[in-house]
Amino acid sequence: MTSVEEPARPGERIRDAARTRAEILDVATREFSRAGYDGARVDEIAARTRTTKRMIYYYFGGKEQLFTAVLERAYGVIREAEQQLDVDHLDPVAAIRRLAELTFDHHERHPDFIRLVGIENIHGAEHIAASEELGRMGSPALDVIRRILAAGQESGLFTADVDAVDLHAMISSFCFFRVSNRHTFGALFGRDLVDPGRREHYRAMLGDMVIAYLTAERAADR
Amino acid sequence: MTSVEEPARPGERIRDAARTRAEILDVATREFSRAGYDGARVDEIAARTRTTKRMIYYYFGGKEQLFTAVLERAYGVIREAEQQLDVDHLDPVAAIRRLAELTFDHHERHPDFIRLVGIENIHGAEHIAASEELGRMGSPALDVIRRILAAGQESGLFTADVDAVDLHAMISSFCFFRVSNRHTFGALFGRDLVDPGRREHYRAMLGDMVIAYLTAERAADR
DNA sequence: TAGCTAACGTACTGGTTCGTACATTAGTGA
DNA sequence: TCACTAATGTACGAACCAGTACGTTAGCTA
Repeated sequence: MTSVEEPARPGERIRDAARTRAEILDVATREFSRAGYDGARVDEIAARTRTTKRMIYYYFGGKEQLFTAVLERAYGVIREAEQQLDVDHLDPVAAIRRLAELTFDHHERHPDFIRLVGIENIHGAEHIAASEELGRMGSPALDVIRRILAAGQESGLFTADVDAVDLHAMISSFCFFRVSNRHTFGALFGRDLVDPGRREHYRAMLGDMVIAYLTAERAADR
Repeated sequence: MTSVEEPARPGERIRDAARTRAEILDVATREFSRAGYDGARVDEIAARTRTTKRMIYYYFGGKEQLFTAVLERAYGVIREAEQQLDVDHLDPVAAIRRLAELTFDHHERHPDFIRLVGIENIHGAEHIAASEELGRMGSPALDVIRRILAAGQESGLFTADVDAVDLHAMISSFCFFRVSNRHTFGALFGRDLVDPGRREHYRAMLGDMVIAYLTAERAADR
């Protein structure tokens, strides 16, 4: 709780639909990611906003739709980051490493997003299913991976028999787990996966792993 | 809901503390993993049991402690599976693959466990921290990994500079993500990571990935 | 077989929480 | 400047839900 909280200066009570809506989304993101869907309290979200609970229902309709809106925005952010990705000038190995690092960095910077996705999975992705926006929004990362993979496989550099979706799963799993399972992993094995001092180590480890997998000589080791 | 539910035959109303306790744990595991901690209903757990809500409080004390007991049992199961692991007669490469496959299989067979761990992470692992049992119970898998890693590194087979905890994180992340993020991943990318038809593919992919990482020639590719 | 206790059941309560009915005001277009 | 609508605030209700007070019975032991 920030000690300096605006004591509702009457002069500043200006109507601004966009700002109110955005502020609700900000606070809701924090509250949902803090406590989970059922643990989150609509009253608590309202209290941390400069507006009232009435507005949440006015703009979003209900708790369920609010959560969906929060998810939509969170996914929008990562999609935007992925669209910035420009690796076509790099060789396949460097390009894949760059892509993995971008994924790594985004997960690191957005623990709230990770938690929201975890929560959504507990609820069977029903909000994603209910959202038109999330349904039709593709994944720029996937397109990038597809191009890199094609180049790498054509040149013979990449020997692994994977497609873009599976490679994306491989990269995401490491980045996601490191953040999502930080607490149980730390409690059970005594190692903080998100310790800043180990950040570079894990970032390099991810790249090494993916590249080793893609470029390994496939022997009869099965 | 199973249609054939025992209509409380009065003759069978026998007292059996152990059975009652175990039944509560079974049902609670399902309910918590279905709905999350706050989404789970104590009344619902009681209703699906042959006993009443009163007994939950009699045996466990409260919802919080019940969840902790559920977690303790779930972690106990995986620890037991890991203890069965006997790979000392295998060469390091085969041993690592076997270990990865066992981890893979356990995650596949226990989606409830995965969900519980996800839920516990949303709550900052506070129940693990509150549990003596979970605190002092180590990880047999870690010991195994340590031995294999030492052997592989000594023989020069393994070139990667990892320790057992990090390698365990790498293996777990893939196995965990595949189950935990099944729903969002499926909804967004149209691929079911737990499709039985792709099971062998992913199992092999995990082993290939880990072994490629461990045995790669470390060039100046950074 | 009497009595004692662990095991079990019923019915209720107090607080919480999502959602809404009703009232009000800022800003905009005619 | 007047009226109309989008935006906002207040107060409340109804359902839900964790937890408990109180009462009962099975089965063991002396």
